[in-house]
Amino acid sequence: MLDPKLLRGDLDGVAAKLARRGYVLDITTLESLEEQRKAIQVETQALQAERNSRSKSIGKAKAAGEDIAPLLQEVEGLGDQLKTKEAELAKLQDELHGLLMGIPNIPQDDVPDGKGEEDNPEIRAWGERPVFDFAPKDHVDLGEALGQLDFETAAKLTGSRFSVIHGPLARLHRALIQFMLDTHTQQHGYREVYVPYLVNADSLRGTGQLPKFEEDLFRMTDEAGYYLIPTAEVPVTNLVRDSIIEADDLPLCYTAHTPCFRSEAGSYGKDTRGMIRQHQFEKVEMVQLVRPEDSAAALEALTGHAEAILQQLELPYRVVALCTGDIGFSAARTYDLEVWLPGQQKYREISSCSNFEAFQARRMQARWRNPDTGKPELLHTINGSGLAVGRTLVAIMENCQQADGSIRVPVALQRYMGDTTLISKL
RNA sequence: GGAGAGGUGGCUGAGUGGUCGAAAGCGGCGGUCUUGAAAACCGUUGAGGGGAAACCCUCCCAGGGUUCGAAUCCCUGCCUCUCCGCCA
Repeated sequence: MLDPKLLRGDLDGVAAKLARRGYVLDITTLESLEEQRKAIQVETQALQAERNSRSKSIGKAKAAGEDIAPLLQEVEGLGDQLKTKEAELAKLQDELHGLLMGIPNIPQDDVPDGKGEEDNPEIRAWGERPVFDFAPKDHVDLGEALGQLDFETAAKLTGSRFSVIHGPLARLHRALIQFMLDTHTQQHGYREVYVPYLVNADSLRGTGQLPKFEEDLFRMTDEAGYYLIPTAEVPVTNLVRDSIIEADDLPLCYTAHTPCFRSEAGSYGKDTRGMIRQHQFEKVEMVQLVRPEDSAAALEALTGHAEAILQQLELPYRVVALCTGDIGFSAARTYDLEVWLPGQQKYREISSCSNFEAFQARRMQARWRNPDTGKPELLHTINGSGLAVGRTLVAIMENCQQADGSIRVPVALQRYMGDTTLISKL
């Protein structure tokens, strides 16, 4: 959510900045609602003040043993009048709040302009793309030939966009999770957390998935109506919802492994082959809660932490800056890490690292106590994948494949695999 | 699932339908004392919003209700704790 004060003070300026990301701000509606709100709020508060002072004098008169009947007559009708105004005000405020919740974040000034994915500039690239003296296969062909990746059975068990993994490949998948968590906790200063995989609507509103993107989520149909998390970002960031953090405790750096569930509505026909786009996948997430002045540096650091995983796994990748047309709803700035996939001859997203500034914090009422002012102020939130586990598995399979279809285990993972160095046919 | 007890500021915890946005303690901040610190003492200290301002409004888990007036009374929901049952 944007700062309502900013919207009141500089609506045209905000509209211009949002236009960069292709969002048209409905200035007319906002202005007229805001005007009504102001008028009705002033009236309502005047009525409330009158009720309060009259009630107070009734109390005093009663205590003094005076006759309060005439005083009671004076306030007759005031209650109903007040109730009507209060209801009117509440309706307006709901409407305004609803509009506000649907407005995306303002991109930072130096986020590059662009319409979509194709306009994202490359910031840097790392590693050598492997050269094969044979035609490299993609992970589906490799996995099925190894007898360790099975999409058909997954489709029988559930439906499309699920997978079954067997044997050493399943172990590699698990090893990746341990490796990532250990690296972030032991080398990058994060605290590991275990969190619920089902969350309530308030949490999803806090991080910005609701109200706009409900169709991307899986929702339970029972009375509670919980949602399966689409990313650990939701439960982990919401750890600090409705709380005030002491300055000394900042920054808070959390890492968590969770499964993620996405309906992938609207991506029909896209990435239907293999493990790239699944309804269920594992991810290790990093979340930082920082002082506002630290958020820009924190995003750079966190992006580096995600890169460190790729580097230790010796996977070639590049970093792109998302342009204004591709940046997510809640983000003010985002870097995507894209890993090289020989099977597709393409770079594919494997991590997305964003600075949300106060956008999520305002929705969550996540604050810290600023020692300079003594007042609670909004935190900044940062998060990024470190990394998407399924896609990392894909990247290892495709980059470390051998002519005979076996997969070399990256050195960094061998100790998590009982010193296995090669994955071969079962 | 059954029975009971509770939800009050950053934390602990009082609170009779009427100067209660709320005692007290802890913590925080400022000061006195001290070479410095600790201790002691004194003072100060909830959040959000409206208004140009004076000032005003809202908030005691949430939502309804009763009342001139609700932290306090009534209803519903949520959450926490204790006991019993069941259970990985």
